[in-house]
Amino acid sequence: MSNEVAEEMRIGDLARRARVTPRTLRYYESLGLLQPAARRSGGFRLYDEQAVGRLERIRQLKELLGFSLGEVRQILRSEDAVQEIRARYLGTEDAGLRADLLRQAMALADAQRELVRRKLAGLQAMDDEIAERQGRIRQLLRTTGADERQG
Amino acid sequence: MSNEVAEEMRIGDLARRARVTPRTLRYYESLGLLQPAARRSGGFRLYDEQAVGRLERIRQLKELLGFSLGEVRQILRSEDAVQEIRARYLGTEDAGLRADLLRQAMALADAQRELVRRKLAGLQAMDDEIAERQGRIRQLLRTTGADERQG
DNA sequence: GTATACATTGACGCTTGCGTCAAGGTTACT
DNA sequence: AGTAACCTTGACGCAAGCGTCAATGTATAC
Repeated sequence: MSNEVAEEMRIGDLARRARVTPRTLRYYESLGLLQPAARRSGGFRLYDEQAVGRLERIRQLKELLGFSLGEVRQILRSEDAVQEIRARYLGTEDAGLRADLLRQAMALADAQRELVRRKLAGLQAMDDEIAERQGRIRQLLRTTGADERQG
Repeated sequence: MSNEVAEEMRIGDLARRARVTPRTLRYYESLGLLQPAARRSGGFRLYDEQAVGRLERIRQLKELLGFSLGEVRQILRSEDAVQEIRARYLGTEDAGLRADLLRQAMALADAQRELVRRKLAGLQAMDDEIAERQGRIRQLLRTTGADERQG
């Protein structure tokens, strides 16, 4: 009940917050996807609020973009590197270095956006196909004179 | 070399066309996802051109929408039912029946579109997040005076 | 001190989605 | 007839992604 520090969570707390199981969290740790912020003297894992966001990121990469957990790990490592870039950026006054660090971050964002865009395009094509199909169905419904009057 | 019938394919031919393996095709058959059009006297599976489209459909549902093969089977069965609806539609002059059949087809298309829409929304949110991140990076690049002059 | 609910580690189990292998048959070409 | 490339079925193997269990430790409340 220390008010000035972020409340730390045990594994069950985080699991409930993120809607996964403790087993999943231990598994992700073993894969290098998500490390606890600390361990208590009894060996309990302690997580901070950042873990919740990281799990959401993992979920996105896994479920929305279809990456395996191995691939997710690589992507997160790149993103971690960008975070480190950000810290180093703030820690230097070298404009050239700063620009380099920013370009790296931009390149990573570009690559990810490309993947998202490709997936969006495939889904959009599916949506268009279904919409066309529905247009044809509507037309046929009109010829039966059934339209919206029923149901 | 029969010009008037669609060329039938053996399993290796279809596998190459659809970029899967013969093993995958036998597996899909065992799951009820894709049946051969016929079998030759020697037991060879024969597929027709429709199989190519069906495999593309399976790929979409699996890779773009993230369904398991069991789920894909259920969805394809619904779509097959709609095909049957279409055949029955053409085979009746009962306007009321026709309207019913069309409404069933519309309902299925609605459900699928809903799924696609949900996935699109998630990916769009990811894309927006990344675009925002890139906007911030660009702003920082401007303060270093590095912009586009390099690279 | 006790009870309860949580935690720890290690390991086996299960499902999914195939890859690969063995043993043999079929087809088409030479 | 021989050969090569394809095919068949059945079955084991593998990786991924956890679920579940056993045996035990930890923390908190009573």
